[in-house]
Amino acid sequence: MTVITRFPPSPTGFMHIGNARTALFNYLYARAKGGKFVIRIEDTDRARHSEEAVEVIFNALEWMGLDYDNTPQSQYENRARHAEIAHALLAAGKAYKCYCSPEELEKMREQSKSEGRAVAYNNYWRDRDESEAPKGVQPVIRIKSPLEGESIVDDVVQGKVRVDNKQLDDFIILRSDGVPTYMLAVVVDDHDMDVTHVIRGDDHLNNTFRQNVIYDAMGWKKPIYAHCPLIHGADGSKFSKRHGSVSIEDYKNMGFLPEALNNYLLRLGWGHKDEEIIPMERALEIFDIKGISKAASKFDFKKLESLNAHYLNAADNDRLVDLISPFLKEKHNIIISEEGLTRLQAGMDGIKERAKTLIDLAAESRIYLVDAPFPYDEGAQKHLTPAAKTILKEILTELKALNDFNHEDIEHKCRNIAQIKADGKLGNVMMPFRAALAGTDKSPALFEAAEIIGKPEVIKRLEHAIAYIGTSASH
RNA sequence: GUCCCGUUCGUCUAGGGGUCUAGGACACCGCCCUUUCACGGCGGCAACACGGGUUCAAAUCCCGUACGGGACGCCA
Repeated sequence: MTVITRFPPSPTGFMHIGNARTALFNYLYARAKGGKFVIRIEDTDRARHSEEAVEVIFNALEWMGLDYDNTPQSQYENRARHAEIAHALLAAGKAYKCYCSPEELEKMREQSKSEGRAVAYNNYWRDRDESEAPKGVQPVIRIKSPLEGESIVDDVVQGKVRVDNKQLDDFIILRSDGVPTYMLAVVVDDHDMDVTHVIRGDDHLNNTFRQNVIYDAMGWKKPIYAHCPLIHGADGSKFSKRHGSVSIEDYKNMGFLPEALNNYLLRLGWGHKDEEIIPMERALEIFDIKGISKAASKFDFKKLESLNAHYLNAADNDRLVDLISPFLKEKHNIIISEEGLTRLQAGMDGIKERAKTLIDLAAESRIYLVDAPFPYDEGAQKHLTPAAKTILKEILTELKALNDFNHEDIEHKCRNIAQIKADGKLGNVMMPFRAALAGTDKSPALFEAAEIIGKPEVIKRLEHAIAYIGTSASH
């Protein structure tokens, strides 16, 4: 049997992190088993549908690197097929027309709730003759659910889950305007697409019992179900917008790498022994539904960050240059020049191991991209004191004298200055030097950085820092 | 309210009757390294929700309680 999994997002305008994880699990399972991974857009709700919202989904999938096998289907396009099944069920006496108005249904809901009953609809039209139908009312079609006994869903993650059939109502499969409901559409589409495994959030577990009513009525083979626990926010409830960033786009914009997010999502609610760093290639080898845990998990930003730091460090330098360009432009108004690019490539190893996100990386890379004069931030200003001015002048003189501008000689000079002019404390030399070169008090290893920046520009930056202290010393 | 599901360090998890004085990772706290921050190295803190069973033996199996979550739409 060829495994076929599917990802059926509804176009909400963003890719929720929980949906992304579901997509990941489906993708991995299909690929790990040599099967197929297919996409279906659940767009039967026309009021909410928009092309842009669909785009967002595909962009997210592409960014995550989840490729799929079929031409993505539109559920809405299949509505004629869904309606056909609804009418077949009607003709077979397994479904019936219901003429109740929304107001009547609302009343029933209130009443059943007050009586402590599970099911809202009271099966009013289940055995009623159509001759009693009110004039001018377009009916919905409801399916007949079993009245007695119990139903069982044998779930790969949840185990055997049973429910009393009294909990199941005669739910609507075709709306009064002839548009199929989600419940009908998923079943028909999953069947038509030969889906073998349904891996989804456990907020669908209860729906499964209803969907199975349709499978049974049609005599269709049911797929294997795997209901994964949801991702929660820090407060323990379903991860939603009020918890902060929930969409894939948000994480991309915060400077996370797709491989880091994938690894994090994979480990959230799934585990394999002690393994933490699990790139996709590895995931393909070891992923199995059996590793999915039954309990919901909370999203931990710090852990994501640490994973991101790992993948950032492992990433190719040219790729990183490309990835930080948009951040440099947006946040620092920097366009990488040819000279800057050369320096950045030389210095990338030194900064990527320090960064947690692409935003960090972009900020750190500025030391290689800016030309003096540039402003000094608060941290830099603390070190650009009158006392530091003497030191900087000394550095300037010594470095100017260097013919071969390499980091060993630069270090040698700085250590000398520390001995003679700064009570032997290298920090007293380095911090002003750092402020002068970086414009801030944080930077990669300075001797190497200075070598990469090159003598002319280092001299220029030192001169500007000295001039800056001259003008700001009075206040 | 009704039904369903869950509960191992702060967080993600390993564990599937004895090898558990419960392992790893992130976070946190020390120390070392050191030119800031970070990285790295070493060490530390810290959990089987509770109560009953079953068993020679339970984190692991069963029941109950508590707490948490989810579902109850002509949304998906």
